[in-house]
Amino acid sequence: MKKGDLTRQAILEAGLKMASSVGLEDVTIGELAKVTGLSKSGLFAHFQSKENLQIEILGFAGQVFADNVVVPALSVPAGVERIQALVDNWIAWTEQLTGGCIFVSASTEFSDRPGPVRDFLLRQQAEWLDCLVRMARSAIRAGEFRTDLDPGQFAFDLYSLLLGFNLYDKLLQDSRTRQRQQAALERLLTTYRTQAAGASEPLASS
Amino acid sequence: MKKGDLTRQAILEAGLKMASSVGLEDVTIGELAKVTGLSKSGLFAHFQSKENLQIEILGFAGQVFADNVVVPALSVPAGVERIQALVDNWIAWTEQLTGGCIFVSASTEFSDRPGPVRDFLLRQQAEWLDCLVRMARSAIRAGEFRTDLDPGQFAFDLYSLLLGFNLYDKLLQDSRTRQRQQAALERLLTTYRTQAAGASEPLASS
DNA sequence: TGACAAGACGAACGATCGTGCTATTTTAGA
DNA sequence: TCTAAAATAGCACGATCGTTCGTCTTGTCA
Repeated sequence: MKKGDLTRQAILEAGLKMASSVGLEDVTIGELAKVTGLSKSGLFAHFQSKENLQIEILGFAGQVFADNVVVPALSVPAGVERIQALVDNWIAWTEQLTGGCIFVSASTEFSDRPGPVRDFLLRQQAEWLDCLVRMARSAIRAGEFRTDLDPGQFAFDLYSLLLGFNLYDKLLQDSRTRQRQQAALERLLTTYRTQAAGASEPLASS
Repeated sequence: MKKGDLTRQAILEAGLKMASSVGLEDVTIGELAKVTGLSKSGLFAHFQSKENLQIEILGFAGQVFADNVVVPALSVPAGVERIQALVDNWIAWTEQLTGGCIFVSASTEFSDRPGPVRDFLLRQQAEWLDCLVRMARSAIRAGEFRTDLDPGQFAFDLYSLLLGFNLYDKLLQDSRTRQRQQAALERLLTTYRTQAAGASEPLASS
């Protein structure tokens, strides 16, 4: 790897961290230069605009996300087990980022900010949801999920759950968050599982 | 009402709108002055710092939220019906704000920004979650929810669902979002309802 | 109606924003 | 090792950031 690509990598790593903490829009070139030990103009030369920098941070995040969350889950047998692995990986991913999942924060940040950054993010989120849909489909094929469920609905339900975890964990710092999330996941899996007879059993109570 | 309070109200209204769109941190005093037709210094004099402005915007939002979301739901009989009303009101609340619910965006924005703004927001969110907990308790008392459920878990489940709606609706603009949210809510209510026998029926399919 | 308070304004501050240039240093291949 | 190219630094720009101050206009009430 050439020298330039190396510093570029370092910039994006620091940028991802910063974006998670203060938001993608408030990642400042000056601050990022300070952190990476570069000059403002030296850093700027790597990207040609702040917009490009933001997009590349998202792209870098997507790569890390794929490597650490999605791909490892795919080596687990399809079905409930794989879904549990995906959720566990997702949680580990958010907990390594001080400000929570960057895709979640960027999604709320850019929900009303038209432009190429939003467009890029939207494609990434569509891809992620499609990944969840495929998880549901493979669970059906594996005979663990009911054949009459809507995979798109499953994606909505599962992602909602993760969004809840993200907020509870990062803002409220409630110690029971992990249990709450797991209870919600089990309720989700129970209603979607074949032989839904056991649906009335595993309700958490305190 | 005195003149000052009137313009103050107008500022906060515009500030809420702007905060929903671009985020609470990126509400700029200059821009807000332009929108309200005031001078920068004239506007600034109403609050003594940007931090105060942010907190007052949150406070104003909380007041609107209480008036339009919580209070009307309380005039509906306790139980499932009231919860449905609360959800409907919440959705109407987010749809009148171009960038989605300000508490959701502020929560992600300030998850790693310590200070009085975050502290204030945290109290508001705790209050909101407590409201959800009380909803669950009153549904139990009304005999519509199982007595062995954890109200805190219910709050997590319900808020997660709303967070999912917020993201789908504002970012992805998926036309099926409303149906997805309603299906998820019905799944939630079904598993928490007394006589959970019907738990295997109302699964959405496409 | 006159006096006093409250509200709004204009100008300016130091700092930082993103973004151009040009020069200098560092790296990679012949 | 020499050289062309790539990487980084330095400096400056116009704009905008939050904030302060002194002045003027407007509203309120005796």
